[in-house]
Amino acid sequence: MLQNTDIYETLKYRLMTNGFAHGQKVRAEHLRQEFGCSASTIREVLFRLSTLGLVEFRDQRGFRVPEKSAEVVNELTHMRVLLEAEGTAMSIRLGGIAWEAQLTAAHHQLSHLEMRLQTADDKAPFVDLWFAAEKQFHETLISACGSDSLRGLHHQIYCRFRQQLMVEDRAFDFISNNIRHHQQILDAALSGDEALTRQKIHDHLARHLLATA
Amino acid sequence: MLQNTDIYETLKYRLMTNGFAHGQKVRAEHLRQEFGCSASTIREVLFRLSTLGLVEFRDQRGFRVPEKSAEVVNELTHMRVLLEAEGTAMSIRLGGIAWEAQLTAAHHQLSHLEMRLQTADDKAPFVDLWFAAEKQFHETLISACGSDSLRGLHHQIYCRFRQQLMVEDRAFDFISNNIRHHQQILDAALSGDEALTRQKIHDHLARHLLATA
DNA sequence: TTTTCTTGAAATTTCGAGATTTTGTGATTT
DNA sequence: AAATCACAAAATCTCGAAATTTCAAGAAAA
Repeated sequence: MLQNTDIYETLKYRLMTNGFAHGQKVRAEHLRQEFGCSASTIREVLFRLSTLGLVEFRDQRGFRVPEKSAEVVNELTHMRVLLEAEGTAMSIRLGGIAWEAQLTAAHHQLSHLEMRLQTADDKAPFVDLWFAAEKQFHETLISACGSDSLRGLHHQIYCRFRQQLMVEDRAFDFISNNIRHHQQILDAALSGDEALTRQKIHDHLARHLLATA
Repeated sequence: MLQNTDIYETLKYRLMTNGFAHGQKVRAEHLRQEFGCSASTIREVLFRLSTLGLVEFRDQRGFRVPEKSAEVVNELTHMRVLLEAEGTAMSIRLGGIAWEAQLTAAHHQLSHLEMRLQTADDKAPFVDLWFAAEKQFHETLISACGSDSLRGLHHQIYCRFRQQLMVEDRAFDFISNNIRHHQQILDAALSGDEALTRQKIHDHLARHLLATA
């Protein structure tokens, strides 16, 4: 039978990748059957996920997937830029060769996938792979920052960001810009230019920012 | 009987203000009696608090208050500076007169308290009041930033920061510097100088940062 | 002495039944 | 038509007992 932690990871992944529709109720009583456990166990897991922001909890009315919202995407993007720029700058200072190698590897994998995505007719088989590779690349950027707190905050924000955007990202019409952006971020990071790297991270995510007055 | 939400707030406050010792186990079975409810109810609350980082959860070995750690304080301080500086800069742009008034009020209250603290022999009666006023001032700084996400992250970090430092802060030997710092932050914010405000927020918290190589 | 094994006690986790609260439907009133 | 109310159905929440796992202390083996 699935362990508590497995249920947590499974539901987290499903929530991040829009396995549940926005606004949909998430009923412990239903999931109970799928996971072969009691509703209380699911309830515990959902409480944990609610503090991450992947489900919303309201007293006496259960759990629900957050609605899609341009305003929220704007906020989450802003936080991603803030945290990724800072974390990457720290990684540049602290990471050394090992980090550069990891980042290059992560970029290589992502880049390869995005090239194929660009020409593929049916993008569907690539969705999960791309999702994992893009996550890996952005996590690697900040992986050598030396701060669990920063990585933790970024992880939280990244999960919610994906949850908000996974639906529309499935079209992959941004893909050719993305290839260029990821390359520019990699180049800037390897060159050790903190300010440029920050700028490129911002540019990469800028399309999700609302134009401010 | 206490509602679920009240238990959450009560335990959160107690964890933030060192009502539990660092490293101490937090047993649902014990708290059950104090709150007059079942262990499961406490368990739910602790799961929620664990995602905030105020208690650590490990599979099959329950909940435990995080240990005190200079490294963690350093990280949390760094995140506070990052988030408060950004949030305050946004508040300066968006807040308007109403925000300036609230900030002035919050500072007035804090300042009054810190003056009295400075001369008081027995600081104990002031601890809770100071705690509330200091929290209020720093939350007001970012209150007009317009981003629930930023406020949420800051709240999380602030709670953990307090939990780490509440013990030693009870001595209040930093109080005269604090009075000056808070004044400088207020002045900078009211003058509308974003860069200066960021700098003053950094300076205020700098004593908690480890000297980096 | 140090390590491994055994075993009982204690802590944690799971579970489903019953209590409570919300939600949906349709009748009644304004 | 809109608002209020009553009531049944459904969903949520609470609870303590049972099952499982960890912990601690002493015995046995290396």
